[in-house]
Amino acid sequence: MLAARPRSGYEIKQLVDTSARFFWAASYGQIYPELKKLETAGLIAGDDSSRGARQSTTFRLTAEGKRAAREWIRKPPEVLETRDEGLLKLFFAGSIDPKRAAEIARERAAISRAKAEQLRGIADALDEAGQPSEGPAAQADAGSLTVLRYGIEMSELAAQWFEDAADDLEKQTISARVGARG
Amino acid sequence: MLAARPRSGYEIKQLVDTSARFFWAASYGQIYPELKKLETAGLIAGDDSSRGARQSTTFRLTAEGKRAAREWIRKPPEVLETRDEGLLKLFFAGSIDPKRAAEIARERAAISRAKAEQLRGIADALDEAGQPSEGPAAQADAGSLTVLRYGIEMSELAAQWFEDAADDLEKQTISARVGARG
DNA sequence: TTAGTCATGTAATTGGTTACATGATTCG
DNA sequence: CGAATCATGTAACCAATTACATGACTAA
Repeated sequence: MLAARPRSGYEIKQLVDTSARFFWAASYGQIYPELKKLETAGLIAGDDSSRGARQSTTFRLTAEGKRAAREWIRKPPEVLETRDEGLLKLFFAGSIDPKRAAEIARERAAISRAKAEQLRGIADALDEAGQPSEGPAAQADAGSLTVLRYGIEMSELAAQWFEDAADDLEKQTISARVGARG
Repeated sequence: MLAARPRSGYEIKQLVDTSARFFWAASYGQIYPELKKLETAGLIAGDDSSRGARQSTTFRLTAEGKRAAREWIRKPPEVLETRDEGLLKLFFAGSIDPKRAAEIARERAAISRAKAEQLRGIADALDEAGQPSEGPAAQADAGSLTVLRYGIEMSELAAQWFEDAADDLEKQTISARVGARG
Protein backbone atom coordinates (compact mmCIF):
# COMPACT_ATOMS: atom_id res chain seq x y z
CA MET A 1 0.00 0.00 0.00
CA LEU A 2 2.91 2.33 0.73
CA ALA A 3 4.67 1.50 -2.55
CA ALA A 4 2.40 3.76 -4.62
CA ARG A 5 2.75 6.65 -2.17
CA PRO A 6 3.19 7.33 1.57
CA ARG A 7 0.04 6.91 3.64
CA SER A 8 -1.20 6.98 7.21
CA GLY A 9 -2.77 3.93 8.84
CA TYR A 10 -6.16 5.55 8.43
CA GLU A 11 -5.61 6.07 4.71
CA ILE A 12 -4.50 2.47 4.31
CA LYS A 13 -7.74 1.34 5.91
CA GLN A 14 -9.78 3.55 3.54
CA LEU A 15 -7.94 2.19 0.52
CA VAL A 16 -8.39 -1.41 1.60
CA ASP A 17 -12.10 -0.86 2.21
CA THR A 18 -12.75 0.80 -1.14
CA SER A 19 -10.54 -1.18 -3.48
CA ALA A 20 -9.21 -4.43 -2.06
CA ARG A 21 -12.19 -5.23 0.15
CA PHE A 22 -13.55 -8.19 -1.78
CA PHE A 23 -10.28 -10.13 -1.91
CA TRP A 24 -8.32 -8.81 1.07
CA ALA A 25 -9.67 -7.16 4.23
CA ALA A 26 -7.80 -5.43 7.07
CA SER A 27 -8.83 -3.98 10.43
CA TYR A 28 -7.26 -1.17 12.50
CA GLY A 29 -6.31 -3.81 15.03
CA GLN A 30 -4.14 -5.33 12.35
CA ILE A 31 -2.90 -2.19 10.57
CA TYR A 32 -1.54 -0.09 13.42
CA PRO A 33 0.43 -2.85 15.19
CA GLU A 34 1.79 -3.96 11.80
CA LEU A 35 2.98 -0.42 10.96
CA LYS A 36 4.86 -0.35 14.27
CA LYS A 37 6.40 -3.73 13.56
CA LEU A 38 7.51 -2.66 10.08
CA GLU A 39 8.96 0.57 11.45
CA THR A 40 10.93 -1.31 14.11
CA ALA A 41 12.17 -3.65 11.38
CA GLY A 42 13.34 -0.63 9.37
CA LEU A 43 11.16 -1.37 6.35
CA ILE A 44 9.07 1.78 6.68
CA ALA A 45 9.61 5.20 8.28
CA GLY A 46 7.01 7.53 9.77
CA ASP A 47 6.88 11.28 9.15
CA ASP A 48 4.70 13.51 11.28
CA SER A 49 1.85 14.90 9.20
CA SER A 50 -0.36 16.27 11.97
CA ARG A 51 -2.74 19.08 10.99
CA GLY A 52 -2.99 21.28 14.09
CA ALA A 53 -3.71 19.20 17.18
CA ARG A 54 -5.07 16.28 15.21
CA GLN A 55 -2.06 14.04 15.07
CA SER A 56 -1.20 11.91 12.09
CA THR A 57 1.79 9.89 10.95
CA THR A 58 2.49 9.23 7.30
CA PHE A 59 4.59 6.19 6.57
CA ARG A 60 6.83 5.63 3.56
CA LEU A 61 8.91 2.67 2.39
CA THR A 62 12.62 2.81 3.18
CA ALA A 63 15.16 1.53 0.62
CA GLU A 64 15.15 -1.77 2.49
CA GLY A 65 11.36 -1.74 2.49
CA LYS A 66 11.28 -1.32 -1.27
CA ARG A 67 13.62 -4.27 -1.63
CA ALA A 68 11.39 -6.34 0.65
CA ALA A 69 8.30 -5.35 -1.38
CA ARG A 70 9.96 -6.39 -4.67
CA GLU A 71 11.05 -9.63 -3.07
CA TRP A 72 7.51 -10.27 -1.81
CA ILE A 73 5.95 -9.67 -5.21
CA ARG A 74 8.54 -11.87 -6.91
CA LYS A 75 7.76 -14.91 -4.77
CA PRO A 76 4.87 -17.11 -5.91
CA PRO A 77 1.93 -16.80 -3.50
CA GLU A 78 1.74 -19.22 -0.61
CA VAL A 79 -1.41 -21.20 -1.15
CA LEU A 80 -3.21 -20.83 2.13
CA GLU A 81 -6.24 -22.80 1.05
CA THR A 82 -9.37 -20.81 0.41
CA ARG A 83 -12.40 -21.47 2.57
CA ASP A 84 -15.69 -21.40 0.77
CA GLU A 85 -18.61 -21.92 3.10
CA GLY A 86 -21.14 -21.95 0.28
CA LEU A 87 -19.30 -24.78 -1.41
CA LEU A 88 -18.95 -26.61 1.88
CA LYS A 89 -22.69 -26.42 2.44
CA LEU A 90 -23.45 -27.74 -1.02
CA PHE A 91 -20.94 -30.52 -0.40
CA PHE A 92 -23.00 -31.65 2.60
CA ALA A 93 -26.44 -30.79 1.27
CA GLY A 94 -26.97 -34.32 -0.05
CA SER A 95 -26.34 -36.04 3.26
CA ILE A 96 -27.97 -33.47 5.53
CA ASP A 97 -31.03 -32.30 3.62
CA PRO A 98 -31.23 -34.02 0.19
CA LYS A 99 -34.72 -32.74 -0.66
CA ARG A 100 -33.64 -29.12 -0.31
CA ALA A 101 -30.18 -29.51 -1.93
CA ALA A 102 -31.22 -28.12 -5.32
CA GLU A 103 -33.08 -25.27 -3.66
CA ILE A 104 -29.98 -24.44 -1.62
CA ALA A 105 -27.81 -24.45 -4.74
CA ARG A 106 -30.20 -21.99 -6.40
CA GLU A 107 -30.03 -19.70 -3.37
CA ARG A 108 -26.24 -19.72 -3.67
CA ALA A 109 -26.52 -18.93 -7.37
CA ALA A 110 -28.69 -15.93 -6.52
CA ILE A 111 -26.14 -14.73 -3.96
CA SER A 112 -23.33 -15.00 -6.51
CA ARG A 113 -25.37 -13.17 -9.13
CA ALA A 114 -26.12 -10.39 -6.64
CA LYS A 115 -22.44 -10.12 -5.81
CA ALA A 116 -21.54 -9.88 -9.49
CA GLU A 117 -24.14 -7.11 -9.92
CA GLN A 118 -22.81 -5.25 -6.90
CA LEU A 119 -19.23 -5.40 -8.17
CA ARG A 120 -20.40 -4.34 -11.62
CA GLY A 121 -22.00 -1.26 -10.06
CA ILE A 122 -18.75 -0.36 -8.30
CA ALA A 123 -16.75 -0.92 -11.49
CA ASP A 124 -19.12 1.28 -13.51
CA ALA A 125 -18.89 4.06 -10.91
CA LEU A 126 -15.09 3.85 -10.93
CA ASP A 127 -15.06 3.79 -14.72
CA GLU A 128 -17.00 7.05 -15.00
CA ALA A 129 -15.01 8.73 -12.23
CA GLY A 130 -11.77 7.70 -13.95
CA GLN A 131 -12.71 9.12 -17.35
CA PRO A 132 -12.43 12.94 -16.97
CA SER A 133 -9.29 13.44 -14.84
CA GLU A 134 -5.98 11.62 -15.20
CA GLY A 135 -3.30 11.44 -12.53
CA PRO A 136 -2.45 9.36 -9.46
CA ALA A 137 -6.11 8.61 -8.68
CA ALA A 138 -6.69 7.19 -12.17
CA GLN A 139 -3.59 5.05 -11.69
CA ALA A 140 -5.00 3.46 -8.53
CA ASP A 141 -8.29 2.90 -10.33
CA ALA A 142 -6.61 0.84 -13.05
CA GLY A 143 -5.57 -1.75 -10.48
CA SER A 144 -8.98 -1.66 -8.81
CA LEU A 145 -10.79 -2.11 -12.11
CA THR A 146 -8.64 -5.06 -13.07
CA VAL A 147 -9.33 -6.99 -9.88
CA LEU A 148 -12.97 -5.91 -9.93
CA ARG A 149 -13.36 -7.46 -13.38
CA TYR A 150 -11.85 -10.63 -11.96
CA GLY A 151 -14.37 -10.60 -9.12
CA ILE A 152 -17.24 -10.04 -11.54
CA GLU A 153 -16.23 -12.91 -13.83
CA MET A 154 -15.64 -15.29 -10.94
CA SER A 155 -18.98 -14.43 -9.34
CA GLU A 156 -20.77 -14.96 -12.65
CA LEU A 157 -19.12 -18.30 -13.22
CA ALA A 158 -19.98 -19.34 -9.65
CA ALA A 159 -23.62 -18.33 -10.23
CA GLN A 160 -23.79 -20.32 -13.46
CA TRP A 161 -22.12 -23.28 -11.81
CA PHE A 162 -24.48 -23.34 -8.82
CA GLU A 163 -27.40 -23.13 -11.24
CA ASP A 164 -26.09 -26.13 -13.22
CA ALA A 165 -25.43 -28.02 -9.98
CA ALA A 166 -29.05 -27.36 -8.96
CA ASP A 167 -30.26 -28.84 -12.28
CA ASP A 168 -28.12 -31.93 -11.72
CA LEU A 169 -29.38 -32.32 -8.17
CA GLU A 170 -32.99 -32.14 -9.33
CA LYS A 171 -32.37 -34.85 -11.93
CA GLN A 172 -30.72 -37.01 -9.26
CA THR A 173 -33.67 -36.61 -6.92
CA ILE A 174 -36.03 -37.73 -9.68
CA SER A 175 -33.91 -40.73 -10.69
CA ALA A 176 -33.54 -41.64 -7.01
CA ARG A 177 -37.35 -41.65 -6.70
CA VAL A 178 -37.65 -43.85 -9.78
CA GLY A 179 -34.79 -46.12 -8.69
CA ALA A 180 -36.28 -46.16 -5.17
CA ARG A 181 -33.90 -48.02 -2.91
CA GLY A 182 -33.88 -45.45 -0.04
CA MET B 1 -18.97 -34.99 8.15
CA LEU B 2 -20.89 -37.09 10.65
CA ALA B 3 -24.20 -36.61 8.83
CA ALA B 4 -23.37 -39.21 6.16
CA ARG B 5 -22.19 -41.74 8.73
CA PRO B 6 -20.45 -41.92 12.13
CA ARG B 7 -16.69 -41.38 12.04
CA SER B 8 -13.67 -41.04 14.28
CA GLY B 9 -11.59 -37.87 14.36
CA TYR B 10 -8.95 -39.67 12.34
CA GLU B 11 -11.47 -40.62 9.65
CA ILE B 12 -12.76 -37.06 9.48
CA LYS B 13 -9.23 -35.85 8.85
CA GLN B 14 -8.74 -38.42 6.05
CA LEU B 15 -12.01 -37.40 4.43
CA VAL B 16 -11.20 -33.70 4.61
CA ASP B 17 -7.75 -34.29 3.12
CA THR B 18 -9.00 -36.41 0.23
CA SER B 19 -12.22 -34.65 -0.72
CA ALA B 20 -12.66 -31.19 0.80
CA ARG B 21 -9.00 -30.25 0.88
CA PHE B 22 -9.04 -27.58 -1.82
CA PHE B 23 -11.91 -25.54 -0.39
CA TRP B 24 -11.84 -26.40 3.32
CA ALA B 25 -8.91 -27.72 5.34
CA ALA B 26 -8.82 -29.01 8.93
CA SER B 27 -6.03 -30.07 11.29
CA TYR B 28 -6.06 -32.53 14.19
CA GLY B 29 -5.54 -29.55 16.47
CA GLN B 30 -8.90 -28.30 15.28
CA ILE B 31 -10.79 -31.58 14.91
CA TYR B 32 -10.23 -33.24 18.29
CA PRO B 33 -11.01 -30.20 20.48
CA GLU B 34 -14.05 -29.50 18.31
CA LEU B 35 -15.36 -33.06 18.73
CA LYS B 36 -15.10 -32.62 22.51
CA LYS B 37 -16.92 -29.33 22.35
CA LEU B 38 -19.72 -30.79 20.24
CA GLU B 39 -20.04 -33.76 22.58
CA THR B 40 -20.27 -31.48 25.62
CA ALA B 41 -22.91 -29.47 23.78
CA GLY B 42 -24.88 -32.66 23.15
CA LEU B 43 -24.76 -32.42 19.36
CA ILE B 44 -22.71 -35.56 18.89
CA ALA B 45 -22.13 -38.73 20.94
CA GLY B 46 -19.05 -40.94 21.00
CA ASP B 47 -19.12 -44.73 20.91
CA ASP B 48 -16.04 -46.73 21.73
CA SER B 49 -14.77 -48.49 18.64
CA SER B 50 -11.34 -49.57 19.86
CA ARG B 51 -9.78 -52.60 18.11
CA GLY B 52 -7.75 -54.34 20.78
CA ALA B 53 -5.55 -51.91 22.68
CA ARG B 54 -5.64 -49.35 19.88
CA GLN B 55 -8.30 -47.04 21.15
CA SER B 56 -10.75 -45.28 18.92
CA THR B 57 -13.96 -43.31 19.39
CA THR B 58 -16.58 -43.11 16.69
CA PHE B 59 -18.88 -40.11 16.87
CA ARG B 60 -22.43 -39.86 15.57
CA LEU B 61 -24.93 -37.00 15.40
CA THR B 62 -27.58 -36.92 18.12
CA ALA B 63 -31.15 -35.89 17.26
CA GLU B 64 -30.26 -32.38 18.38
CA GLY B 65 -27.09 -32.54 16.28
CA LYS B 66 -29.11 -33.44 13.19
CA ARG B 67 -31.38 -30.48 13.81
CA ALA B 68 -28.35 -28.21 14.19
CA ALA B 69 -26.86 -29.55 10.94
CA ARG B 70 -30.11 -28.91 9.03
CA GLU B 71 -30.29 -25.44 10.53
CA TRP B 72 -26.66 -24.76 9.52
CA ILE B 73 -27.21 -25.84 5.93
CA ARG B 74 -30.40 -23.80 5.70
CA LYS B 75 -28.68 -20.53 6.64
CA PRO B 76 -26.99 -18.59 3.83
CA PRO B 77 -23.19 -18.73 4.21
CA GLU B 78 -21.49 -16.01 6.22
CA VAL B 79 -19.26 -14.19 3.79
CA LEU B 80 -15.97 -14.25 5.56
CA GLU B 81 -14.08 -12.52 2.77
CA THR B 82 -11.77 -14.68 0.76
CA ARG B 83 -8.09 -13.85 0.77
CA ASP B 84 -6.35 -14.27 -2.54
CA GLU B 85 -2.64 -13.57 -2.28
CA GLY B 86 -2.08 -13.99 -6.02
CA LEU B 87 -4.66 -11.32 -6.75
CA LEU B 88 -3.20 -9.07 -4.08
CA LYS B 89 0.24 -9.35 -5.67
CA LEU B 90 -1.10 -8.50 -9.10
CA PHE B 91 -2.95 -5.57 -7.56
CA PHE B 92 0.38 -4.16 -6.37
CA ALA B 93 2.54 -5.32 -9.27
CA GLY B 94 2.11 -2.01 -11.09
CA SER B 95 3.35 0.13 -8.24
CA ILE B 96 6.07 -2.19 -6.96
CA ASP B 97 7.60 -3.70 -10.08
CA PRO B 98 5.82 -2.45 -13.24
CA LYS B 99 8.29 -3.98 -15.69
CA ARG B 100 7.72 -7.47 -14.32
CA ALA B 101 3.94 -7.13 -13.81
CA ALA B 102 2.99 -8.99 -17.00
CA GLU B 103 5.56 -11.67 -16.29
CA ILE B 104 4.14 -12.11 -12.78
CA ALA B 105 0.61 -12.42 -14.16
CA ARG B 106 1.79 -15.18 -16.54
CA GLU B 107 3.40 -17.04 -13.67
CA ARG B 108 0.08 -16.92 -11.81
CA ALA B 109 -1.69 -18.18 -14.92
CA ALA B 110 0.70 -21.13 -15.04
CA ILE B 111 0.05 -21.89 -11.37
CA SER B 112 -3.72 -21.85 -11.95
CA ARG B 113 -3.39 -24.08 -15.01
CA ALA B 114 -1.26 -26.53 -13.01
CA LYS B 115 -3.87 -26.56 -10.25
CA ALA B 116 -6.63 -27.23 -12.77
CA GLU B 117 -4.60 -30.14 -14.18
CA GLN B 118 -3.97 -31.53 -10.72
CA LEU B 119 -7.65 -31.40 -9.82
CA ARG B 120 -8.53 -32.95 -13.16
CA GLY B 121 -6.22 -35.84 -12.35
CA ILE B 122 -7.91 -36.38 -9.00
CA ALA B 123 -11.36 -36.17 -10.60
CA ASP B 124 -10.41 -38.73 -13.27
CA ALA B 125 -9.05 -41.12 -10.63
CA LEU B 126 -12.24 -40.76 -8.58
CA ASP B 127 -14.35 -41.23 -11.70
CA GLU B 128 -12.72 -44.54 -12.54
CA ALA B 129 -12.76 -45.76 -8.95
CA GLY B 130 -16.46 -44.87 -8.70
CA GLN B 131 -17.47 -46.76 -11.85
CA PRO B 132 -17.28 -50.48 -10.88
CA SER B 133 -18.67 -50.59 -7.32
CA GLU B 134 -21.69 -48.73 -5.97
CA GLY B 135 -22.43 -48.13 -2.29
CA PRO B 136 -21.58 -45.60 0.40
CA ALA B 137 -18.16 -44.83 -1.14
CA ALA B 138 -19.72 -43.92 -4.50
CA GLN B 139 -22.16 -41.64 -2.67
CA ALA B 140 -19.33 -39.66 -1.10
CA ASP B 141 -17.61 -39.48 -4.49
CA ALA B 142 -20.60 -37.76 -6.07
CA GLY B 143 -20.16 -34.82 -3.73
CA SER B 144 -16.41 -34.81 -4.24
CA LEU B 145 -16.74 -34.85 -8.02
CA THR B 146 -19.18 -31.97 -8.01
CA VAL B 147 -16.95 -29.67 -6.00
CA LEU B 148 -13.88 -30.87 -7.91
CA ARG B 149 -15.51 -29.82 -11.15
CA TYR B 150 -16.13 -26.43 -9.59
CA GLY B 151 -12.46 -26.19 -8.61
CA ILE B 152 -11.36 -27.16 -12.11
CA GLU B 153 -13.58 -24.59 -13.81
CA MET B 154 -12.59 -21.83 -11.39
CA SER B 155 -8.90 -22.60 -11.81
CA GLU B 156 -9.23 -22.59 -15.59
CA LEU B 157 -11.07 -19.26 -15.58
CA ALA B 158 -8.43 -17.82 -13.26
CA ALA B 159 -5.66 -19.03 -15.60
CA GLN B 160 -7.39 -17.48 -18.60
CA TRP B 161 -7.98 -14.25 -16.71
CA PHE B 162 -4.37 -13.91 -15.55
CA GLU B 163 -3.26 -14.54 -19.15
CA ASP B 164 -5.57 -11.78 -20.43
CA ALA B 165 -4.40 -9.46 -17.65
CA ALA B 166 -0.80 -10.12 -18.72
CA ASP B 167 -1.67 -9.15 -22.31
CA ASP B 168 -3.28 -5.92 -21.07
CA LEU B 169 -0.29 -5.11 -18.89
CA GLU B 170 2.08 -5.59 -21.82
CA LYS B 171 0.02 -3.23 -23.98
CA GLN B 172 0.02 -0.67 -21.17
CA THR B 173 3.79 -0.86 -20.83
CA ILE B 174 4.18 -0.22 -24.58
CA SER B 175 1.71 2.68 -24.63
CA ALA B 176 3.40 4.13 -21.53
CA ARG B 177 6.71 4.03 -23.43
CA VAL B 178 5.13 5.73 -26.45
CA GLY B 179 3.21 8.23 -24.32
CA ALA B 180 6.44 8.82 -22.34
CA ARG B 181 5.57 11.12 -19.48
CA GLY B 182 7.35 9.12 -16.74
C1' DT C 1 12.93 -54.95 12.99
C1' DT C 2 11.66 -50.93 11.32
C1' DA C 3 8.94 -47.98 8.55
C1' DG C 4 4.31 -46.78 7.77
C1' DT C 5 -0.15 -46.04 9.16
C1' DC C 6 -3.86 -45.96 12.68
C1' DA C 7 -5.28 -43.13 16.42
C1' DT C 8 -5.55 -39.40 19.88
C1' DG C 9 -4.37 -35.55 21.93
C1' DT C 10 -1.92 -30.95 23.97
C1' DA C 11 0.99 -26.49 24.10
C1' DA C 12 2.72 -22.68 21.97
C1' DT C 13 2.11 -19.62 18.69
C1' DT C 14 0.03 -16.95 14.89
C1' DG C 15 -2.83 -13.91 12.77
C1' DG C 16 -6.23 -11.98 12.99
C1' DT C 17 -11.33 -9.68 14.72
C1' DT C 18 -14.34 -7.04 17.83
C1' DA C 19 -15.07 -3.95 21.04
C1' DC C 20 -13.47 -0.38 23.52
C1' DA C 21 -11.24 4.17 24.40
C1' DT C 22 -9.81 8.77 23.24
C1' DG C 23 -9.77 13.06 21.12
C1' DA C 24 -9.70 16.66 17.02
C1' DT C 25 -11.95 18.76 13.22
C1' DT C 26 -15.49 19.79 9.99
C1' DC C 27 -19.93 20.48 8.11
C1' DG C 28 -24.80 21.23 8.14
C1' DC D 1 -24.24 22.25 18.73
C1' DG D 2 -24.34 17.78 17.39
C1' DA D 3 -23.27 14.26 13.98
C1' DA D 4 -20.01 12.60 10.94
C1' DT D 5 -15.53 11.84 9.88
C1' DC D 6 -10.49 12.08 10.75
C1' DA D 7 -7.06 9.68 13.37
C1' DT D 8 -4.76 6.44 16.53
C1' DG D 9 -4.41 2.94 19.38
C1' DT D 10 -5.15 -1.18 23.03
C1' DA D 11 -7.24 -5.40 25.34
C1' DA D 12 -9.75 -9.37 25.08
C1' DC D 13 -10.80 -12.84 22.48
C1' DC D 14 -11.04 -16.43 18.74
C1' DA D 15 -10.01 -19.80 15.27
C1' DA D 16 -6.75 -22.26 13.67
C1' DT D 17 -1.90 -23.99 12.59
C1' DT D 18 2.47 -26.18 13.81
C1' DA D 19 5.05 -28.84 16.41
C1' DC D 20 5.27 -31.99 19.78
C1' DA D 21 4.12 -36.28 22.36
C1' DT D 22 2.43 -40.92 22.86
C1' DG D 23 1.41 -45.46 21.71
C1' DA D 24 -0.69 -49.69 18.97
C1' DC D 25 -0.84 -52.46 14.94
C1' DT D 26 0.70 -54.09 10.34
C1' DA D 27 3.30 -55.28 6.38
C1' DA D 28 7.77 -55.46 4.02
